[in-house]
Amino acid sequence: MAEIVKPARVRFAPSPTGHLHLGGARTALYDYLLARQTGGQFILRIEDTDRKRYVEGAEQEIMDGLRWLGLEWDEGPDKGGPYGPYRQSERKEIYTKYARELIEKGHAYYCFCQPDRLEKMRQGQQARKEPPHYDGTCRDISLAEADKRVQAGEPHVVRFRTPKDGTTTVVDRMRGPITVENRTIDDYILVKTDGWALYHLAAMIDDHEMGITHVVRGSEWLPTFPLHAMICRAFGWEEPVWVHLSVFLKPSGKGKMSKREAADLMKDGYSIFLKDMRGLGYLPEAVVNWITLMGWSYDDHTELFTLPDLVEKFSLDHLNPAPAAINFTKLDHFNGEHIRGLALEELAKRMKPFLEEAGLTPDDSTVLKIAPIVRERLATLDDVVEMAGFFFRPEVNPIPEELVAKGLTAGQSAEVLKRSLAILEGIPTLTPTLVEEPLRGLVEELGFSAGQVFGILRVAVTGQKVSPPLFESMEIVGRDVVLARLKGAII
RNA sequence: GCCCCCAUCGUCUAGUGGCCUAGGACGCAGCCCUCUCAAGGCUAAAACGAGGAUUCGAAUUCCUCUGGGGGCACCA
Repeated sequence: MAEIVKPARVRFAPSPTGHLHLGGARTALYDYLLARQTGGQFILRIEDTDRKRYVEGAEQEIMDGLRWLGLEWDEGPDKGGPYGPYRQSERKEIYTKYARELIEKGHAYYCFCQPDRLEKMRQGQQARKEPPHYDGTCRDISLAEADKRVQAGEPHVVRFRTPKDGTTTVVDRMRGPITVENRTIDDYILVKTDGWALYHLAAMIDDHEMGITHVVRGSEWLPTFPLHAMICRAFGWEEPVWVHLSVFLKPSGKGKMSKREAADLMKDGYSIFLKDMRGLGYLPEAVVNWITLMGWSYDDHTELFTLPDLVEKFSLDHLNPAPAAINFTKLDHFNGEHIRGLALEELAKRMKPFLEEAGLTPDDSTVLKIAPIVRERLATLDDVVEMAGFFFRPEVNPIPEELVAKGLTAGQSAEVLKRSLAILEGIPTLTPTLVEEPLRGLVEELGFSAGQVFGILRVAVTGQKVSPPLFESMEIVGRDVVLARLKGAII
Protein backbone atom coordinates (compact mmCIF):
# COMPACT_ATOMS: atom_id res chain seq x y z
CA MET A 1 0.00 0.00 0.00
CA ALA A 2 1.26 3.38 -0.92
CA GLU A 3 2.08 5.64 1.95
CA ILE A 4 0.54 9.04 1.61
CA VAL A 5 3.16 11.66 2.31
CA LYS A 6 2.46 15.29 2.86
CA PRO A 7 4.57 17.70 0.84
CA ALA A 8 7.55 18.68 2.95
CA ARG A 9 8.64 22.26 3.36
CA VAL A 10 12.32 22.17 4.21
CA ARG A 11 14.87 24.88 4.52
CA PHE A 12 18.61 25.18 4.23
CA ALA A 13 19.59 28.01 6.55
CA PRO A 14 23.30 28.81 6.42
CA SER A 15 24.90 31.87 7.89
CA PRO A 16 27.03 33.86 5.45
CA THR A 17 30.15 33.68 7.57
CA GLY A 18 32.48 31.55 5.49
CA HIS A 19 32.76 28.96 2.76
CA LEU A 20 30.06 26.41 2.06
CA HIS A 21 31.58 23.07 2.97
CA LEU A 22 30.79 19.42 2.49
CA GLY A 23 28.74 19.15 5.67
CA GLY A 24 26.50 22.04 4.71
CA ALA A 25 26.18 20.68 1.20
CA ARG A 26 24.97 17.34 2.51
CA THR A 27 22.39 19.03 4.73
CA ALA A 28 21.15 21.05 1.77
CA LEU A 29 21.09 17.93 -0.38
CA TYR A 30 18.94 15.99 2.08
CA ASP A 31 16.66 19.02 2.36
CA TYR A 32 16.33 19.18 -1.39
CA LEU A 33 15.69 15.45 -1.70
CA LEU A 34 12.94 15.56 0.90
CA ALA A 35 11.25 18.48 -0.80
CA ARG A 36 11.41 17.06 -4.32
CA GLN A 37 10.41 13.59 -3.23
CA THR A 38 7.27 14.78 -1.52
CA GLY A 39 6.40 17.50 -3.99
CA GLY A 40 7.12 20.11 -1.36
CA GLN A 41 9.36 23.18 -1.32
CA PHE A 42 13.07 23.66 -0.76
CA ILE A 43 13.73 27.01 0.83
CA LEU A 44 16.97 28.93 1.17
CA ARG A 45 17.13 31.21 4.18
CA ILE A 46 20.12 33.30 5.12
CA GLU A 47 20.82 33.55 8.84
CA ASP A 48 22.67 36.82 9.01
CA THR A 49 21.57 38.42 12.26
CA ASP A 50 25.16 38.66 13.46
CA ARG A 51 26.56 41.57 11.53
CA LYS A 52 29.98 41.15 13.12
CA ARG A 53 30.55 37.79 11.51
CA TYR A 54 29.11 38.69 8.12
CA VAL A 55 31.42 37.89 5.23
CA GLU A 56 31.00 39.78 1.99
CA GLY A 57 30.32 37.42 -0.90
CA ALA A 58 29.52 34.44 1.29
CA GLU A 59 25.84 34.49 0.39
CA GLN A 60 26.69 34.41 -3.30
CA GLU A 61 29.13 31.58 -2.75
CA ILE A 62 26.44 29.55 -0.99
CA MET A 63 24.04 30.06 -3.86
CA ASP A 64 26.69 29.26 -6.47
CA GLY A 65 27.62 26.10 -4.63
CA LEU A 66 24.04 24.87 -4.34
CA ARG A 67 23.35 25.58 -7.99
CA TRP A 68 26.54 23.84 -9.05
CA LEU A 69 25.32 20.73 -7.26
CA GLY A 70 21.98 21.11 -8.98
CA LEU A 71 20.03 21.97 -5.84
CA GLU A 72 17.77 24.74 -7.03
CA TRP A 73 15.55 26.23 -4.35
CA ASP A 74 11.94 27.31 -4.65
CA GLU A 75 12.00 30.25 -2.30
CA GLY A 76 14.97 32.32 -1.26
CA PRO A 77 16.52 35.75 -0.88
CA ASP A 78 17.25 36.13 -4.59
CA LYS A 79 13.91 34.93 -5.89
CA GLY A 80 11.44 35.76 -3.14
CA GLY A 81 8.40 33.69 -2.27
CA PRO A 82 5.22 33.87 -0.26
CA TYR A 83 6.93 33.65 3.14
CA GLY A 84 9.66 36.25 2.73
CA PRO A 85 11.83 38.01 3.40
CA TYR A 86 14.35 35.17 3.39
CA ARG A 87 17.16 37.00 5.10
CA GLN A 88 16.92 37.18 8.86
CA SER A 89 18.43 40.65 8.81
CA GLU A 90 15.20 41.79 7.14
CA ARG A 91 12.92 40.20 9.70
CA LYS A 92 13.75 42.08 12.90
CA GLU A 93 10.22 43.33 13.65
CA ILE A 94 8.85 39.81 13.39
CA TYR A 95 11.24 38.59 16.07
CA THR A 96 10.53 41.56 18.29
CA LYS A 97 6.82 40.90 18.11
CA TYR A 98 7.16 37.24 19.01
CA ALA A 99 9.66 37.94 21.78
CA ARG A 100 7.12 40.25 23.40
CA GLU A 101 4.50 37.55 23.07
CA LEU A 102 6.75 35.13 24.92
CA ILE A 103 7.36 37.69 27.67
CA GLU A 104 3.67 38.38 28.12
CA LYS A 105 2.98 34.66 28.31
CA GLY A 106 5.58 34.44 31.08
CA HIS A 107 7.98 32.24 29.12
CA ALA A 108 10.61 34.93 28.79
CA TYR A 109 11.75 37.95 30.75
CA TYR A 110 13.80 41.12 30.45
CA CYS A 111 17.24 40.91 31.97
CA PHE A 112 19.26 43.97 32.88
CA CYS A 113 22.44 42.28 34.03
CA GLN A 114 25.66 43.78 32.75
CA PRO A 115 28.00 41.63 30.61
CA ASP A 116 30.99 42.25 32.87
CA ARG A 117 29.08 41.05 35.92
CA LEU A 118 27.98 37.93 34.05
CA GLU A 119 31.52 37.28 32.98
CA LYS A 120 32.75 37.44 36.57
CA MET A 121 29.91 35.21 37.63
CA ARG A 122 30.87 32.63 35.03
CA GLN A 123 34.49 32.67 36.08
CA GLY A 124 33.45 32.03 39.66
CA GLN A 125 31.29 29.13 38.59
CA GLN A 126 34.10 27.61 36.62
CA ALA A 127 36.50 28.01 39.51
CA ARG A 128 34.01 26.11 41.64
CA LYS A 129 33.70 23.50 38.85
CA GLU A 130 30.06 24.30 38.37
CA PRO A 131 28.51 24.35 34.92
CA PRO A 132 28.32 27.95 33.73
CA HIS A 133 24.79 29.28 33.88
CA TYR A 134 22.80 32.45 34.47
CA ASP A 135 22.16 33.02 38.17
CA GLY A 136 18.59 34.22 37.75
CA THR A 137 19.02 37.75 39.12
CA CYS A 138 16.38 39.28 36.84
CA ARG A 139 14.18 36.24 36.54
CA ASP A 140 11.67 37.41 39.10
CA ILE A 141 11.46 41.10 38.31
CA SER A 142 7.78 41.86 37.67
CA LEU A 143 6.81 42.64 34.12
CA ALA A 144 5.45 46.01 35.21
CA GLU A 145 8.75 47.02 36.72
CA ALA A 146 10.75 45.57 33.86
CA ASP A 147 8.64 47.48 31.36
CA LYS A 148 9.30 50.68 33.31
CA ARG A 149 13.07 50.09 33.16
CA VAL A 150 12.89 49.27 29.47
CA GLN A 151 10.88 52.46 28.90
CA ALA A 152 13.52 54.39 30.77
CA GLY A 153 16.06 53.19 28.25
CA GLU A 154 17.95 50.79 30.48
CA PRO A 155 20.01 48.31 28.42
CA HIS A 156 18.50 44.85 28.47
CA VAL A 157 18.29 41.45 26.85
CA VAL A 158 15.44 38.95 26.76
CA ARG A 159 15.97 35.55 28.34
CA PHE A 160 13.99 32.35 28.12
CA ARG A 161 12.44 31.31 31.40
CA THR A 162 13.54 27.67 31.55
CA PRO A 163 11.69 25.50 34.08
CA LYS A 164 13.82 24.81 37.15
CA ASP A 165 12.77 21.25 37.64
CA GLY A 166 11.36 18.31 35.79
CA THR A 167 12.59 16.94 32.50
CA THR A 168 12.01 17.66 28.85
CA THR A 169 11.81 15.01 26.17
CA VAL A 170 12.43 15.83 22.55
CA VAL A 171 12.38 13.49 19.58
CA ASP A 172 14.94 13.31 16.84
CA ARG A 173 13.76 11.45 13.74
CA MET A 174 16.83 9.25 13.54
CA ARG A 175 18.04 9.17 17.14
CA GLY A 176 14.75 8.70 18.91
CA PRO A 177 13.67 10.39 22.15
CA ILE A 178 16.18 12.41 24.13
CA THR A 179 15.35 13.37 27.70
CA VAL A 180 17.21 16.05 29.63
CA GLU A 181 16.87 17.52 33.10
CA ASN A 182 15.51 21.04 32.80
CA ARG A 183 17.95 22.37 35.40
CA THR A 184 20.78 21.68 32.95
CA ILE A 185 19.27 24.10 30.47
CA ASP A 186 20.27 27.71 31.02
CA ASP A 187 18.03 30.76 30.75
CA TYR A 188 19.38 31.44 27.30
CA ILE A 189 19.42 34.93 25.85
CA LEU A 190 16.85 35.21 23.08
CA VAL A 191 17.23 38.89 22.19
CA LYS A 192 20.47 40.83 22.46
CA THR A 193 20.95 44.33 23.86
CA ASP A 194 20.97 45.68 20.32
CA GLY A 195 17.47 44.29 19.83
CA TRP A 196 18.44 41.47 17.47
CA ALA A 197 17.11 37.99 18.07
CA LEU A 198 19.61 35.17 18.46
CA TYR A 199 19.47 31.94 16.46
CA HIS A 200 17.49 30.14 19.17
CA LEU A 201 14.56 32.47 18.79
CA ALA A 202 14.89 33.64 15.20
CA ALA A 203 15.17 30.20 13.67
CA MET A 204 12.19 28.86 15.59
CA ILE A 205 10.08 31.83 14.54
CA ASP A 206 11.13 31.59 10.92
CA ASP A 207 10.56 27.87 10.76
CA HIS A 208 7.08 28.37 12.15
CA GLU A 209 6.24 31.37 10.00
CA MET A 210 7.56 29.67 6.89
CA GLY A 211 5.62 26.49 7.53
CA ILE A 212 8.72 24.32 7.80
CA THR A 213 7.83 20.66 8.32
CA HIS A 214 11.30 19.14 8.66
CA VAL A 215 14.32 20.73 10.29
CA VAL A 216 17.48 19.03 9.06
CA ARG A 217 20.58 20.48 10.67
CA GLY A 218 23.95 19.58 12.13
CA SER A 219 24.46 17.70 15.38
CA GLU A 220 26.10 20.79 16.88
CA TRP A 221 22.50 21.79 17.64
CA LEU A 222 21.80 18.74 19.75
CA PRO A 223 22.77 20.39 23.06
CA THR A 224 20.30 23.25 22.50
CA PHE A 225 17.69 21.06 20.85
CA PRO A 226 15.58 20.85 24.06
CA LEU A 227 15.64 24.63 24.33
CA HIS A 228 14.37 24.94 20.79
CA ALA A 229 11.57 22.50 21.42
CA MET A 230 10.68 24.38 24.60
CA ILE A 231 10.43 27.62 22.66
CA CYS A 232 8.09 26.03 20.13
CA ARG A 233 6.00 24.59 22.92
CA ALA A 234 5.90 27.89 24.80
CA PHE A 235 4.36 29.46 21.71
CA GLY A 236 1.99 26.53 21.40
CA TRP A 237 3.33 25.65 17.97
CA GLU A 238 3.46 22.24 16.42
CA GLU A 239 7.06 21.08 16.24
CA PRO A 240 8.65 20.15 12.94
CA VAL A 241 10.27 16.76 12.42
CA TRP A 242 13.79 17.22 13.75
CA VAL A 243 16.80 15.53 12.19
CA HIS A 244 20.28 16.13 13.55
CA LEU A 245 22.93 14.99 11.09
CA SER A 246 26.33 14.01 12.38
CA VAL A 247 29.40 16.01 11.58
CA PHE A 248 32.03 15.00 9.06
CA LEU A 249 35.35 14.09 10.60
CA LYS A 250 38.72 14.59 8.95
CA PRO A 251 40.01 11.59 6.94
CA SER A 252 41.88 10.21 9.94
CA GLY A 253 38.60 10.10 11.83
CA LYS A 254 40.10 12.18 14.63
CA GLY A 255 38.09 15.34 15.05
CA LYS A 256 36.71 17.98 12.77
CA MET A 257 38.70 19.49 9.95
CA SER A 258 40.48 22.64 11.07
CA LYS A 259 41.04 25.70 8.89
CA ARG A 260 44.72 24.88 8.64
CA GLU A 261 44.11 21.27 7.68
CA ALA A 262 41.54 22.31 5.10
CA ALA A 263 44.19 24.49 3.46
CA ASP A 264 46.75 21.68 3.52
CA LEU A 265 44.28 19.40 1.77
CA MET A 266 44.40 21.55 -1.36
CA LYS A 267 48.01 20.50 -1.87
CA ASP A 268 46.80 16.95 -2.38
CA GLY A 269 44.12 18.06 -4.81
CA TYR A 270 41.28 17.81 -2.34
CA SER A 271 39.04 20.29 -0.58
CA ILE A 272 36.15 20.37 1.83
CA PHE A 273 34.88 23.59 0.27
CA LEU A 274 32.38 23.42 -2.53
CA LYS A 275 33.89 26.44 -4.28
CA ASP A 276 37.06 24.43 -4.97
CA MET A 277 35.49 21.26 -6.28
CA ARG A 278 34.90 22.29 -9.88
CA GLY A 279 38.44 23.57 -10.34
CA LEU A 280 39.82 20.37 -8.87
CA GLY A 281 38.11 18.49 -11.67
CA TYR A 282 35.22 16.99 -9.76
CA LEU A 283 31.79 16.50 -11.27
CA PRO A 284 28.85 17.78 -9.24
CA GLU A 285 27.24 14.40 -9.91
CA ALA A 286 30.13 12.69 -8.14
CA VAL A 287 30.11 15.06 -5.19
CA VAL A 288 26.37 14.56 -4.75
CA ASN A 289 26.76 10.79 -4.95
CA TRP A 290 29.62 10.82 -2.49
CA ILE A 291 28.20 13.04 0.24
CA THR A 292 24.83 11.33 0.06
CA LEU A 293 26.44 8.07 1.08
CA MET A 294 28.20 9.55 4.09
CA GLY A 295 25.49 8.85 6.63
CA TRP A 296 22.87 7.30 4.39
CA SER A 297 22.56 3.99 2.58
CA TYR A 298 20.15 2.31 0.25
CA ASP A 299 18.44 -1.06 0.78
CA ASP A 300 19.91 -3.01 -2.09
CA HIS A 301 23.51 -1.87 -1.57
CA THR A 302 23.47 0.21 -4.73
CA GLU A 303 26.08 2.93 -4.51
CA LEU A 304 25.97 4.69 -7.84
CA PHE A 305 23.26 7.33 -7.90
CA THR A 306 22.21 10.37 -9.85
CA LEU A 307 20.25 13.21 -8.31
CA PRO A 308 16.96 12.02 -9.85
CA ASP A 309 17.64 8.51 -8.49
CA LEU A 310 18.10 9.96 -5.06
CA VAL A 311 14.94 12.02 -5.23
CA GLU A 312 13.13 8.76 -5.72
CA LYS A 313 15.09 6.59 -3.30
CA PHE A 314 16.17 8.79 -0.40
CA SER A 315 14.61 8.04 2.93
CA LEU A 316 15.00 9.38 6.45
CA ASP A 317 14.79 5.75 7.59
CA HIS A 318 18.29 4.82 6.49
CA LEU A 319 20.24 7.62 8.13
CA ASN A 320 23.23 6.73 10.27
CA PRO A 321 23.83 8.83 13.41
CA ALA A 322 27.53 8.03 13.77
CA PRO A 323 30.05 10.70 12.72
CA ALA A 324 31.69 9.86 9.38
CA ALA A 325 35.31 10.36 8.35
CA ILE A 326 35.70 12.00 4.96
CA ASN A 327 37.17 9.58 2.40
CA PHE A 328 38.51 11.43 -0.61
CA THR A 329 39.68 8.33 -2.45
CA LYS A 330 36.08 7.27 -2.58
CA LEU A 331 35.24 10.63 -4.14
CA ASP A 332 37.87 9.92 -6.79
CA HIS A 333 36.23 6.60 -7.45
CA PHE A 334 32.77 8.13 -7.84
CA ASN A 335 34.21 10.84 -10.04
CA GLY A 336 35.66 8.21 -12.36
CA GLU A 337 32.38 6.36 -12.41
CA HIS A 338 30.43 9.47 -13.32
CA ILE A 339 32.97 10.57 -15.92
CA ARG A 340 32.59 7.18 -17.57
CA GLY A 341 28.84 7.64 -17.42
CA LEU A 342 28.97 10.91 -19.36
CA ALA A 343 28.03 11.10 -23.04
CA LEU A 344 31.09 11.88 -25.17
CA GLU A 345 29.81 15.30 -26.21
CA GLU A 346 29.17 16.16 -22.58
CA LEU A 347 32.57 14.92 -21.48
CA ALA A 348 34.23 16.98 -24.22
CA LYS A 349 32.32 20.05 -23.11
CA ARG A 350 33.45 19.61 -19.54
CA MET A 351 37.09 18.82 -20.34
CA LYS A 352 37.64 21.78 -22.63
CA PRO A 353 37.88 24.49 -19.96
CA PHE A 354 40.65 22.57 -18.21
CA LEU A 355 42.70 22.48 -21.38
CA GLU A 356 42.09 26.19 -21.85
CA GLU A 357 43.02 26.97 -18.27
CA ALA A 358 46.30 25.13 -18.93
CA GLY A 359 47.09 27.66 -21.66
CA LEU A 360 46.20 25.42 -24.60
CA THR A 361 43.81 26.25 -27.42
CA PRO A 362 41.69 23.15 -27.88
CA ASP A 363 39.25 22.95 -30.77
CA ASP A 364 35.89 21.27 -30.26
CA SER A 365 36.40 18.65 -32.92
CA THR A 366 39.68 17.37 -31.50
CA VAL A 367 38.42 17.44 -27.92
CA LEU A 368 35.49 15.31 -29.01
CA LYS A 369 37.83 12.84 -30.70
CA ILE A 370 39.89 12.59 -27.53
CA ALA A 371 36.92 11.97 -25.30
CA PRO A 372 36.54 8.23 -25.98
CA ILE A 373 40.22 7.45 -25.49
CA VAL A 374 40.65 9.38 -22.27
CA ARG A 375 37.29 8.59 -20.73
CA GLU A 376 38.34 5.62 -18.66
CA ARG A 377 41.69 7.18 -17.85
CA LEU A 378 40.51 10.25 -15.97
CA ALA A 379 40.05 10.33 -12.21
CA THR A 380 39.38 14.06 -12.32
CA LEU A 381 38.68 16.29 -15.32
CA ASP A 382 41.93 18.21 -14.91
CA ASP A 383 43.81 14.96 -15.59
CA VAL A 384 43.00 15.55 -19.25
CA VAL A 385 45.80 18.11 -19.43
CA GLU A 386 48.45 15.67 -18.34
CA MET A 387 47.02 12.77 -20.30
CA ALA A 388 46.12 14.51 -23.55
CA GLY A 389 47.70 17.96 -23.52
CA PHE A 390 50.15 16.83 -26.24
CA PHE A 391 47.34 16.81 -28.78
CA PHE A 392 47.30 20.58 -28.57
CA ARG A 393 50.99 21.37 -28.33
CA PRO A 394 53.01 22.07 -31.47
CA GLU A 395 56.14 20.46 -29.98
CA VAL A 396 56.38 17.43 -27.74
CA ASN A 397 60.10 17.46 -26.85
CA PRO A 398 60.64 13.87 -25.76
CA ILE A 399 63.39 13.20 -23.25
CA PRO A 400 66.22 11.42 -25.18
CA GLU A 401 66.64 8.72 -22.53
CA GLU A 402 62.96 7.88 -22.77
CA LEU A 403 63.37 7.18 -26.47
CA VAL A 404 65.51 4.21 -25.52
CA ALA A 405 63.40 1.21 -24.55
CA LYS A 406 64.18 -0.85 -21.52
CA GLY A 407 66.34 -3.80 -22.58
CA LEU A 408 67.38 -2.19 -25.85
CA THR A 409 70.43 -0.19 -26.79
CA ALA A 410 70.24 3.36 -28.11
CA GLY A 411 71.12 2.03 -31.53
CA GLN A 412 68.38 -0.60 -31.46
CA SER A 413 65.87 1.99 -30.34
CA ALA A 414 66.87 4.34 -33.15
CA GLU A 415 66.47 1.46 -35.54
CA VAL A 416 62.90 1.02 -34.31
CA LEU A 417 62.17 4.65 -35.05
CA LYS A 418 63.69 4.53 -38.53
CA ARG A 419 61.92 1.36 -39.56
CA SER A 420 58.62 2.59 -38.16
CA LEU A 421 58.97 5.87 -39.98
CA ALA A 422 59.53 4.01 -43.23
CA ILE A 423 56.43 1.90 -42.64
CA LEU A 424 54.22 4.84 -41.73
CA GLU A 425 55.44 6.87 -44.67
CA GLY A 426 53.96 4.19 -46.88
CA ILE A 427 50.52 4.46 -45.30
CA PRO A 428 48.29 7.25 -46.67
CA THR A 429 46.09 7.63 -43.57
CA LEU A 430 47.13 6.60 -40.10
CA THR A 431 44.06 4.78 -38.86
CA PRO A 432 44.51 2.10 -36.18
CA THR A 433 43.44 -0.65 -38.57
CA LEU A 434 45.96 0.37 -41.21
CA VAL A 435 48.80 1.05 -38.80
CA GLU A 436 48.67 -1.72 -36.27
CA GLU A 437 49.28 -4.74 -38.48
CA PRO A 438 52.44 -3.56 -40.22
CA LEU A 439 53.89 -2.26 -36.96
CA ARG A 440 53.22 -5.58 -35.29
CA GLY A 441 54.96 -7.20 -38.20
CA LEU A 442 57.95 -5.00 -37.43
CA VAL A 443 57.86 -6.08 -33.80
CA GLU A 444 58.06 -9.69 -34.90
CA GLU A 445 60.77 -9.08 -37.46
CA LEU A 446 63.01 -7.23 -35.02
CA GLY A 447 62.37 -9.76 -32.30
CA PHE A 448 61.64 -7.09 -29.71
CA SER A 449 58.55 -6.94 -27.54
CA ALA A 450 55.48 -4.93 -28.46
CA GLY A 451 55.96 -2.98 -25.29
CA GLN A 452 59.47 -1.96 -26.29
CA VAL A 453 58.60 -0.92 -29.84
CA PHE A 454 55.34 0.83 -29.08
CA GLY A 455 56.86 2.43 -26.02
CA ILE A 456 59.49 4.14 -28.15
CA LEU A 457 56.89 5.31 -30.64
CA ARG A 458 54.68 6.53 -27.82
CA VAL A 459 57.41 8.73 -26.44
CA ALA A 460 58.29 10.01 -29.90
CA VAL A 461 54.72 10.86 -30.84
CA THR A 462 53.27 12.02 -27.52
CA GLY A 463 56.38 13.09 -25.66
CA GLN A 464 55.24 11.04 -22.67
CA LYS A 465 55.61 7.55 -21.32
CA VAL A 466 51.96 7.35 -20.32
CA SER A 467 49.36 8.26 -22.90
CA PRO A 468 46.10 7.16 -24.43
CA PRO A 469 46.40 4.14 -26.80
CA LEU A 470 49.12 4.72 -29.39
CA PHE A 471 47.33 4.05 -32.68
CA GLU A 472 44.23 5.99 -31.79
CA SER A 473 46.44 8.85 -30.67
CA MET A 474 48.36 8.77 -33.96
CA GLU A 475 45.18 9.04 -35.93
CA ILE A 476 44.07 12.10 -34.02
CA VAL A 477 47.49 13.72 -34.12
CA GLY A 478 47.50 13.22 -37.89
CA ARG A 479 49.94 11.72 -40.37
CA ASP A 480 52.03 14.81 -41.05
CA VAL A 481 52.65 15.57 -37.42
CA VAL A 482 53.34 11.94 -36.55
CA LEU A 483 55.93 11.66 -39.29
CA ALA A 484 57.52 14.95 -38.31
CA ARG A 485 57.74 13.89 -34.68
CA LEU A 486 59.30 10.55 -35.59
CA LYS A 487 61.88 12.32 -37.72
CA GLY A 488 62.58 14.72 -34.92
CA ALA A 489 63.09 11.83 -32.53
CA ILE A 490 65.62 10.06 -34.75
CA ILE A 491 68.21 12.84 -34.58
C1' G B 1 34.54 20.34 34.97
C1' C B 2 29.29 19.79 33.30
C1' C B 3 25.63 18.35 29.46
C1' C B 4 24.41 15.79 24.92
C1' C B 5 25.36 12.35 20.89
C1' C B 6 27.89 8.09 18.93
C1' A B 7 30.55 3.05 18.76
C1' U B 8 30.71 -3.39 12.87
C1' C B 9 36.89 -4.52 8.30
C1' G B 10 42.02 1.15 7.43
C1' U B 11 37.48 4.22 5.52
C1' C B 12 31.98 4.57 4.10
C1' U B 13 28.43 1.07 5.49
C1' A B 14 24.45 -3.57 5.66
C1' G B 15 22.67 -5.79 9.89
C1' U B 16 16.19 -4.03 14.43
C1' G B 17 17.38 -11.98 18.86
C1' G B 18 18.23 -17.54 15.47
C1' C B 19 18.77 -16.44 8.09
C1' C B 20 26.13 -14.20 10.53
C1' U B 21 30.98 -19.23 8.68
C1' A B 22 29.00 -11.00 9.88
C1' G B 23 27.31 -8.92 3.52
C1' G B 24 28.62 -4.77 0.05
C1' A B 25 31.68 -0.50 -1.58
C1' C B 26 36.44 2.31 -1.56
C1' G B 27 41.39 1.42 -0.76
C1' C B 28 45.24 -2.36 -0.46
C1' A B 29 47.56 -7.24 -2.40
C1' G B 30 47.67 -11.11 -6.16
C1' C B 31 46.08 -13.05 -10.91
C1' C B 32 43.82 -12.35 -15.90
C1' C B 33 43.42 -8.91 -20.05
C1' U B 34 47.03 -5.56 -22.28
C1' C B 35 51.34 -1.05 -26.68
C1' U B 36 51.89 2.57 -21.50
C1' C B 37 48.33 4.20 -18.04
C1' A B 38 43.62 3.25 -16.95
C1' A B 39 39.06 0.72 -17.32
C1' G B 40 37.17 -4.30 -16.85
C1' G B 41 37.07 -9.52 -14.81
C1' C B 42 38.53 -12.96 -10.89
C1' U B 43 40.76 -14.03 -6.00
C1' A B 44 42.60 -12.80 -1.17
C1' A B 45 43.57 -10.27 3.50
C1' A B 46 40.64 -7.24 6.66
C1' A B 47 35.66 -5.74 11.73
C1' C B 48 31.10 -6.66 15.83
C1' G B 49 35.92 -1.65 21.79
C1' A B 50 35.82 -4.21 27.09
C1' G B 51 33.13 -6.34 31.12
C1' G B 52 28.68 -7.78 33.16
C1' A B 53 23.21 -8.84 32.72
C1' U B 54 18.65 -10.78 30.09
C1' U B 55 17.76 -15.16 26.89
C1' C B 56 17.63 -21.87 24.96
C1' G B 57 20.23 -18.34 21.73
C1' A B 58 23.01 -11.57 21.23
C1' A B 59 26.73 -7.67 16.44
C1' U B 60 21.53 -6.95 17.49
C1' U B 61 18.17 -5.67 24.32
C1' C B 62 19.83 -3.50 29.31
C1' C B 63 23.83 -1.63 32.69
C1' U B 64 28.92 -0.12 33.66
C1' C B 65 33.47 1.15 31.74
C1' U B 66 36.49 2.68 27.77
C1' G B 67 37.02 5.30 23.42
C1' G B 68 35.47 9.01 19.85
C1' G B 69 32.61 13.34 18.60
C1' G B 70 29.81 17.76 19.71
C1' G B 71 28.28 21.69 22.98
C1' C B 72 28.70 24.85 27.43
C1' A B 73 28.76 33.23 23.82
C1' C B 74 24.53 39.35 23.91
C1' C B 75 28.04 33.27 17.11
C1' A B 76 25.38 30.19 14.07
